[in-house]
Order: sequence, then structure tokens, then C-alpha cells
Amino acid sequence: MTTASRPLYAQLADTLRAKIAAGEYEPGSKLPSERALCETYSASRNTVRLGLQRLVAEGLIVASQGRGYTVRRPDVLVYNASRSEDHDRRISAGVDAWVQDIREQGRNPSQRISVSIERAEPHIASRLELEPDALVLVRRRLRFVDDQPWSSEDSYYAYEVVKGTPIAEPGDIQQGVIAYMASMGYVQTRYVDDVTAAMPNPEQVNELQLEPGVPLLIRTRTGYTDDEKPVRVTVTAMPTDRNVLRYELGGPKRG
Amino acid sequence: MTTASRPLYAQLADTLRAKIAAGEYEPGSKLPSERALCETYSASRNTVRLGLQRLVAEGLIVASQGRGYTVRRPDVLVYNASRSEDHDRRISAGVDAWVQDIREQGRNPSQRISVSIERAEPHIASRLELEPDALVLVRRRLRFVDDQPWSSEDSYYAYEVVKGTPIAEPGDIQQGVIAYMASMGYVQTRYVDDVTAAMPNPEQVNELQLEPGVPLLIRTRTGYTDDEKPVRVTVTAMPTDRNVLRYELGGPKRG
DNA sequence: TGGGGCAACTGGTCCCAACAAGTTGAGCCA
DNA sequence: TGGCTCAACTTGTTGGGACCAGTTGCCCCA
Repeated sequence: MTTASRPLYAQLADTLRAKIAAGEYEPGSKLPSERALCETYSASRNTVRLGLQRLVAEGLIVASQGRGYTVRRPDVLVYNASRSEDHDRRISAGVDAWVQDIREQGRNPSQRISVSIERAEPHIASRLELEPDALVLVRRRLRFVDDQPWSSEDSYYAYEVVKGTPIAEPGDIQQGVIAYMASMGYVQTRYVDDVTAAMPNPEQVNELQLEPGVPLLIRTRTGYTDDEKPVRVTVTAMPTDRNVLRYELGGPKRG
Repeated sequence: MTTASRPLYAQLADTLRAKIAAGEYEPGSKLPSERALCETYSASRNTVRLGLQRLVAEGLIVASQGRGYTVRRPDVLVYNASRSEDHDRRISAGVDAWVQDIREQGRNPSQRISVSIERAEPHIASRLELEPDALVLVRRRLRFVDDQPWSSEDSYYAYEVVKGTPIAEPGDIQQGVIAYMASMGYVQTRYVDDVTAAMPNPEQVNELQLEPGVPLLIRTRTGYTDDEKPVRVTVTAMPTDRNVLRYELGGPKRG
């Protein structure tokens, strides 16, 4: 038996994971309490907690003080990244492309926008091709679906370019930002998306109301003009228990 | 002080996280041992371990039995998803697009391929528009960079379509698979990528030699013919401590 | 009958102790 | 000097125990 050498807490995690996969514990249903598992598996509460915490870290179950452990119920919405900069679509809808995306899925989107001026962090500065610590205008966007925090999106512009314009004011002018930049000679024609994921830090946990074990999908979009000047950097953080990022490539529409 | 109400182990994690962010502990350097931290912060070893495990779960540090805790050193390669199906590029190189991508970054790529016939899991079957439990041919690909496991890529085809063809044989025929499918009337012209992330299960930890706290970036690519028939589903699992997924959109080259 | 309070659950935090197992380097022996 | 052993570190696992802090529902009282 390979299980003989495997730690007790890992065996417990394996057992429970298998039962969840087999449907023995359905999404939304409760697991036995820690103390009950102690008796069942003849283990100390310390060991049982280690096993359960492993499943929590995998995102399979959620713990709630006073109520117990429940199997996570998935609720995922699609964010279509390849058409979010589609000019015609944005104009016709009159709203943010993300708002449109969520409405099409029958949900109620909303967002809270704040604007600030900051010194650029290194990875932002290098993408915008600015000197380190150059001033950038940041439009922070916290997005909600049915009044639940869903994702965040922060856009960075070189402050030298946008100061004194409507872009530097709070408010939902997303439908016009790209057009406005274009009117000032900054026409974005090409985008590069870098996608990665990371476990959230405490700030992000608080802002997005994250449960333990949920990774953040992070997309960093850099927009360029025809002559390869970076115009904007957008960092989107999407909890993966509620978001899928979609790209549609090729096909007759694009040639 | 807000710290007064925050648990001890969380305060310890916050303190160490701040020191790492400030560069006080550089990548590759060692943290004080658990027992040393016990004395410094007047906490029990259990509490200290809780704090350290939190940082491990965030992917900031790695633990090694007998050696201590070290600050993780990043080593990330770019996988360009938007040009990996580029026909001309693949033909000219004579190799897998991923192999080409990695070589361009000055590293040594290799892969191990195995082929099997399985019953389709629900999410694969629905994407290929097959009945549940229909037979699919699976080409499993484990990818290495400098002989270290780097990512995995599993491609699924309807068995009815590919049985008896070279595709059903082990070996690296990636440069010809799409062309071969095309010659049989399955011309892929459109792709849909769904990107998400998840914490790995023990199998994936073992296969990809993952350290705790590293999320998997998961891309599910479905390829369609001109008349919207799905041809292939590819699931790529990329540890985020070694991979970034890149999409290049718009621009003069495409549209 | 309505409402409040309390008892009995739940997980969360923290302490102590002991031994297993991996790593490293000093020092001894051939 | 070369190689091996072993002691002294390190983290990993597991067992206790105690008390705090949410949640829920029963039951009693007004």
C-alpha cells in the first residue's frame, strides 16, 4: 500500500476528495464536523484540520465558523477578452464591453470607479515605456455582478498625456476613453495580453471578498498605436471561482 | 491598532511578507528557522508554522525539510498562444510551435508523448459535441524545459474520426496533425480559448513537480471547422511560477 | 403566540510535547 | 588526505489540551 507511507492528514484529504468527486457529498452539502471526523478516522483534531485545510486550499470546500464545511458550488461567468475592445460593439451598446458581456448572460453588472495619480510600479512603467517612478493616472474599477464583487480592473495612462482631460475625472466614460485617446492622436490598433494567475494577497482577499483557495486570474493588457507606442496598460484580476476568460481566434471574421 | 484584533499567525505572515516585499529577504535567501521565529515573536511553533504556511500558500516562499524556508526566485517563460496555430510558422520550423517558442527564448525544450483511448469526460464530450462516454483519442504531452517539467498538454479527438490514422500512433507528429486532419476534410479555421486557473490536485503536483502554493493556468482550446464542427479539444496546464500565456490581438497583421 | 435568551453545536486560535525525516558540516579514522 | 560517521541542526507529522467566536434552534417566559 502506498497509503501506508502517506501522512494521515493526506490520506484523510484523499478520502474526502474522492467522496466529493464521486458525488457522495454534493455541491452545497455539509461535510461531517471536525470532531466527528476525529472519531471516524481515529485522528487528533490537529490532523483532521490539516486534511480539511488542504481541501480548502484546493478550492474544493469552504469553511464557515459555527456552520461547518460545505462543498463549493460553482458559479462562473465568461469574460470575452478578444471582443472587449471591439469598437462598433462598444459604441452601439453605449456601455462598457464587460457590462454588455455580463448582461448577455442574464446578470446584473455594476462598477465603482476611482481615479488617482501615482508613481508607476516597475512592471507598469516598463510596459508604458516610462522612466521608473514616472507619474501615471490610474483608473481603478471594481466590478460587481448582482451586487457581489466580481473582478477588478485598473487602467494606467502616462500622466503627461492625459492630465487635464476628462479621462482624469472619475465617472464611467469607458465607452469613450479609447475614442478620446484616439482624438488626441493615440490610436490603439494592437493589443498584447499576458495572462497568469497567483494566489491573492490580503488586500485582494478583502476587496474581492475571496474565499481561501481561490486563485486570481490576472490579465495584463498593453495597447499600442500603429507606430508601436504603448498607450495604456490594463490589469484585470478575476477570481477563478467566478470567471472564465475567453479568446476567440481566427475564423472568417478576422481572416 | 488594527493588528490587535488580527490573529498572531496573520501578523507574523504580514510582517514577513512586508520584509520580503521590501527586499529585506532577497529571492533565494533563507528566512530564520521556525524556532528562531518562535523566540523573536514570542509564539509557539504551531503558530509560527501557521504564518509560514500562509506565505507558502501564496507562493512567496518554499519550505524544504532540513534546510529551512527560502524566498522563491521567479523563472517565467512566455507561451504565445495567439500564434501557436500559425500554419506557415509551424511548417517552416518543422517542429511544434511551443518548441519553437521556447528555443527563441534561449532554452532547451523537449517533450514526452503518450497516446491512449478513453471515454470522454463530460466537459470534453460537450466541447467535441459527442455523447457522454463516447470514445476519444487522447494525445498526452508532457513538456520539459532544460529537462525540468514545465507544462502538460492533452489533445482530444473523436475516436471515430482518427482511428487507424497516424494521429493515433505515439510520436511527435504535431507539425503535421492539423494538416493531416485537414486532408481528411477537417479544416480548423477558428479557435476558442477558455482560460482559467485552479490549484493542482496531487496527480498534477506529482506530474509537474509543483511546489505548494503554485496555481495552474489552464487553457482549454476548441478548434472548429468553417461549418462550426468541433475538431479538437486541447487542455494545457501551465504552472504559473514558470509560465505566462500571451495573446497578441488586432494590429496590421490581422485586420 | 411572540420574542428573547441560553445551551449546544460549529470552526478559529493558540499552547505544549514528542518523535520522524531530511540536510549539513565538523571531526575522526583509515 | 579521502572518505565516512555522526551530531546538530532543519522542517514534517501527530498527539494532547484549552479557550474564543460565530450559528442555530430549542425552550421558556411574558
